[in-house]
Amino acid sequence: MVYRRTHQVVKRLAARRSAILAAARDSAAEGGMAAVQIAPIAVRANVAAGTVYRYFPSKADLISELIAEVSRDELAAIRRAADAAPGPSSALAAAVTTVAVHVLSQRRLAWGILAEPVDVDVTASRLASRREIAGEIASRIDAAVRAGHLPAQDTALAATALLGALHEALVGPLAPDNTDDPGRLRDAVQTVTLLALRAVGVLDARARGLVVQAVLPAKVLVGA
Amino acid sequence: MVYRRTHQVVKRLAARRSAILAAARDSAAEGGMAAVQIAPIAVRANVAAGTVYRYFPSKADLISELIAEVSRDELAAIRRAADAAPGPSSALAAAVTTVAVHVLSQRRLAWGILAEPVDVDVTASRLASRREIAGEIASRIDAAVRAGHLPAQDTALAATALLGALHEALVGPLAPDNTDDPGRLRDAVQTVTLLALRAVGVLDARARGLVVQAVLPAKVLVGA
DNA sequence: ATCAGGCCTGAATTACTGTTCAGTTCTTGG
DNA sequence: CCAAGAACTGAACAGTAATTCAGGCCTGAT
Repeated sequence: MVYRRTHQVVKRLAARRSAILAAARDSAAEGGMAAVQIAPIAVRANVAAGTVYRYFPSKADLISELIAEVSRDELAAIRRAADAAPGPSSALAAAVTTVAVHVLSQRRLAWGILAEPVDVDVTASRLASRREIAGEIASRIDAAVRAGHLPAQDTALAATALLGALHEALVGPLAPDNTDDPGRLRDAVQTVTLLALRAVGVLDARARGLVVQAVLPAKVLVGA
Repeated sequence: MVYRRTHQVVKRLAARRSAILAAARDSAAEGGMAAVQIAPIAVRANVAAGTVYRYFPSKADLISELIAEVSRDELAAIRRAADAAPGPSSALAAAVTTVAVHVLSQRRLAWGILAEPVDVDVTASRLASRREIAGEIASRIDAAVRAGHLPAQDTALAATALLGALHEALVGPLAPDNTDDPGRLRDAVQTVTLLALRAVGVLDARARGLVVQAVLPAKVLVGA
């Protein structure tokens, strides 16, 4: 055999793979999942349609990896924000705020990843994505319960409900469309975070304080 | 002209239209939106595929009416339950419980109506459906606020968030799959209703009482 | 009984994209 | 520079359902 995968080739292959994924991500962010089609993505990534299939067995696999990628980023951001908080309740507030800010700043992408109809079956990876995020939120709720800040409860169900509330209120079809008013965006984040904290049993007064603290660092992100 | 639409003919036409809609509804309840296809529906309704198009201009219109129909039923049930409650807070609890019980007892249909991918565009009717239900919940929240039972808040956003929480926790992909255990179903309804009430500012202790009261009449439905 | 007119049928058409693959181009070690 | 093998191309293919429509059928007034 005279052809070997040299380091250079490996790097180029990886770069192409990334380019294809990035093209898919950009398409989704611009035109929703309906815009994620093989031919346009190939054009965007400067390859032929057939080439996409040398990197992903099918469109479903491509989208699944897209979902997994976005989900990983999201999870990392949540952990970072929560770990930086001074206590369990603050951590929960930070986690919720992070989710809210993220979905708001990338609404179209978030909607595509979460719930938008796709012509192929990506149920499994969407499920995995939600399970990861919900699990993280659940463990933060659990920590607050163990610290005695919240009443005992079904934390998994509570986490799922919280995410549902955030998504529906901020990126769902009824979400107010205040895309470019930073003030309104911040208000929406605060309102929804407050609802979420109260839902798991934080008292109104204390919840309001936590929200204010949690939104401070997030403001930067909203601006970005 | 020798042919007139006599009363008898009008009745038959209406019956056929209903039969087609019912077939669509049954298909959705059994196999989700993916099972809502013209040919199978036509078979179910005892007509030819082409006939469907004499009653509905397109599949999108058919599904839109299906959504509208289910939505009307839902709204009526919510109003009935809420109006029968003794006060604004109880009414809100009753409304939330009704939604929870309904989506649980028809999970597949609910998922199809709410969020399942469809190959045609039904965004508009889904939006209208949500708007109606959310509006009703919002007005119940508003009533409780005006009665001084809840803190002032963005009731529209709160209603949207509540519905998101209910749907995600009970029919979403992460919803626990306890389809046939009445006890677990009741638990789920109670848990989620409690979360919802606390989210809008009902104190934990009072919320627990409201939930118990609201679930009493709903138990019958869960059993059915 | 007759026929004018809408109603129904269901096979054929259409439209759309994901997927394939034979041929071409590129990369590497000798 | 050459041979071997991999990667890439993009036009052709294929599967799926929604939608159409020419012809037959039924209904109702005369």
